[in-house]
Amino acid sequence: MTAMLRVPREETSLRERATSALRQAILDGVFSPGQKLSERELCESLEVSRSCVRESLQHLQAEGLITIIPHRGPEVSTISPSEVRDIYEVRAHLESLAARGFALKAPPEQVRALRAKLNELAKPALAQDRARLLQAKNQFCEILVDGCGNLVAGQMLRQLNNRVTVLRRISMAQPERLPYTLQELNAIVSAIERGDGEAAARLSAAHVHKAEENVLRSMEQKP
Amino acid sequence: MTAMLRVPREETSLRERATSALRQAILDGVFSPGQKLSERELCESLEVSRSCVRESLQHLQAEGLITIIPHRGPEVSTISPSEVRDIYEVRAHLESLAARGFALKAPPEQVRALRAKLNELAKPALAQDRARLLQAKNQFCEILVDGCGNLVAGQMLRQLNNRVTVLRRISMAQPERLPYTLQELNAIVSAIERGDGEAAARLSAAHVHKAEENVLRSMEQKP
DNA sequence: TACAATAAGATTGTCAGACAATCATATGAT
DNA sequence: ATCATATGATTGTCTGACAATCTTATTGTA
Repeated sequence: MTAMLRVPREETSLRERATSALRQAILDGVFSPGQKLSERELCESLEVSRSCVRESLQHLQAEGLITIIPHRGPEVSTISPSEVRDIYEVRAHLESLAARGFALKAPPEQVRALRAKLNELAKPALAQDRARLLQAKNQFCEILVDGCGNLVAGQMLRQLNNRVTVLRRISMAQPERLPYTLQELNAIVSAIERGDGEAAARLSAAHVHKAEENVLRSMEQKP
Repeated sequence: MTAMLRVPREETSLRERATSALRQAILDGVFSPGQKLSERELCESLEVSRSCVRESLQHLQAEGLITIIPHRGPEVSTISPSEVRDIYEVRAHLESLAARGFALKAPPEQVRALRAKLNELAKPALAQDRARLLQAKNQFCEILVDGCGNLVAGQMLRQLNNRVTVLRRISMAQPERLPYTLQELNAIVSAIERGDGEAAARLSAAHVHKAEENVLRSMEQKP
């Protein structure tokens, strides 16, 4: 009976840590889209054996972050404009599902956390530091997804977000867009605060579509 | 220049075939939810080495079909009622996205194929054979997902569908529901045929929610 | 008998090394 | 310069190994 009290085992296998490290490296832009990842090099930088690396690669391929070409090896997945459209269409629907769920079900303390993170995003200091801005924006999404009450949607959103993060590093360079983004996010949080699920959903979808246009436009410039 | 004519290489690696075989075995109910999968046994039945099996397992875990417990090995994922609700909520949204896309973008021949598959489903002979009925229903979904014009949504729907297929084998045993199902599907196809995307979307969401209630109800009976 | 502690056995996690099949690159011939 | 070939590197797969951990059987005790 005491088993129910047992702390969930924090131990992570070496492979799990290798997978996380590699995933993070890709998200951090250590490798750029299309870049080839040789097994030998990965073994050396991660300091694990080839079996470990290959198992990790399988996992990341299933997540869509890398593509393994037979007899050529793994590379960071590239995303075509049409794929971007597909991803953002799905994101729009899931993100509005999440926003609705958050508005209706998240406890007040999480709503406050969301507002706090938005205030942090609005700090002028962040407007310059692109990396930290991106990080803060991801944390905002993280809070929203955590509190939306749907773990499956959360995991999918995280995965989709990861897939486009690779792109955003290249393309996102429109600082003049930031004020509008903040205004959109503010509208969403306000809707959430007054418990208006439908408005939150609608505004989220609109926000995602704006982001999509943004990414597509800068993809045309830098192909 | 002739490279553009080259047939996409059909060759599949041994690992890929092993992954597919194992996935199919799980979907076919060869292993039941919660059942432990020992590496040694998998090596023997798949007739591949341990490295191969372990790589396959990583892939299937990322798909959510199996769960690997540290130092205890992989087992077929079980699904809690709350997870079922999450999955079906996401499915409702994605399926309606797919139906809308199909109604607006699918070529006439695919619309005809969808109608044909529905007619096949309605054949009285199928009402008895549960396995073939399930297969035909999956093929119906497959056509819809293929023609919806959104590959990302398609892949996610396939994955979600796989995750609940495991359950359906256990729970789906309400033949009296079939006529209603057929009626719902017919309404969806009709909406698609007249190009009414919004109706198709709405009807799809409703249909998925019906299916959810169905699954949840039979989960209560057989826990 | 029931139960706790221990020991034996089996399984997983990780590594190293091997080798054939395939790809990439450099070399040479026309 | 272009094509063909040969060389080298990389991937795909297998085997065997061993420590860490889990499971099961055994034993001892209340």
